[in-house]
Amino acid sequence: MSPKALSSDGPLSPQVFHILISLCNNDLHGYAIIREVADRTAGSLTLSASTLYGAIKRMLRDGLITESTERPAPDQDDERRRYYRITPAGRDAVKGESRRIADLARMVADHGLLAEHES
Amino acid sequence: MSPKALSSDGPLSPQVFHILISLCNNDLHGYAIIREVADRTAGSLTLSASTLYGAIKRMLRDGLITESTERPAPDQDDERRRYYRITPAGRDAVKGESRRIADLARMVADHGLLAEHES
DNA sequence: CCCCGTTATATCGCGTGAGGATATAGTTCG
DNA sequence: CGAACTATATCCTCACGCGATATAACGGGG
Repeated sequence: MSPKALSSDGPLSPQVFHILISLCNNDLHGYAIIREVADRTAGSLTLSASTLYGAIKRMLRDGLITESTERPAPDQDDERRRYYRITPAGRDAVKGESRRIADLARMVADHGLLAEHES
Repeated sequence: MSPKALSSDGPLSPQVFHILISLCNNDLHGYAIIREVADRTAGSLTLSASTLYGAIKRMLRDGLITESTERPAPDQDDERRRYYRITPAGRDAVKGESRRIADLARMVADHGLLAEHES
């Protein structure tokens, strides 16, 4: 069988999952992540500062993200900002969680748990 | 004031979600819930005793389940067992979580987060 | 009949993590 | 100048998952 010890990591919290997704296409700094997530989820997930920076610390520790040294053009930079970049391990984690969600969604459909009689 | 914060309850933990699903069609006792969940998830979620009974206590407190007085036929009963039944609020919670998962699955699909290039 | 593994419920304590409150400081704009 | 916004960081508390442990009834084999 497959030696898939890799993606056997447990499920990601919604917070970590959304942070990783926000970094899939661009490096972002913390405050921008908060805005991006709130925007993409239409406000249903509003990360508080402590949640974000706590999560970032753990994600750095676990190798899901790294701090990026690349800075934007100096005329539109802000020295306070710290940019983060998703790692290959981070992308694997996103894939694993996406798979988990897809499987779960299939189970939900199979069991008819969604109200098919809308208001 | 808000008339009522209907299903604005936060997301369910996988543990609570799966326990509620196991009670959707039948009243079950704790030990049976553990086996049902492990079975349905093909072993990917194996509730420990402390997790189960801790969760049950909270779910009773929050009105997601009630203890059922109905017993099975006395010849196939076991006095030690305590049976639990899902409440309307519990079903609402399942629906809400199912919706959340379906939305998430759609977002996953839209963003192409599932590897379409296997191996 | 007794032993033992399984069934069944329950509690304790630890570690992790989410989030409110708070601190600090630079930036922008009236 | 000062208020609001941007930006990062830490403290503290609470909730929860889970290993460890306790207790006890059940059922079958020796």
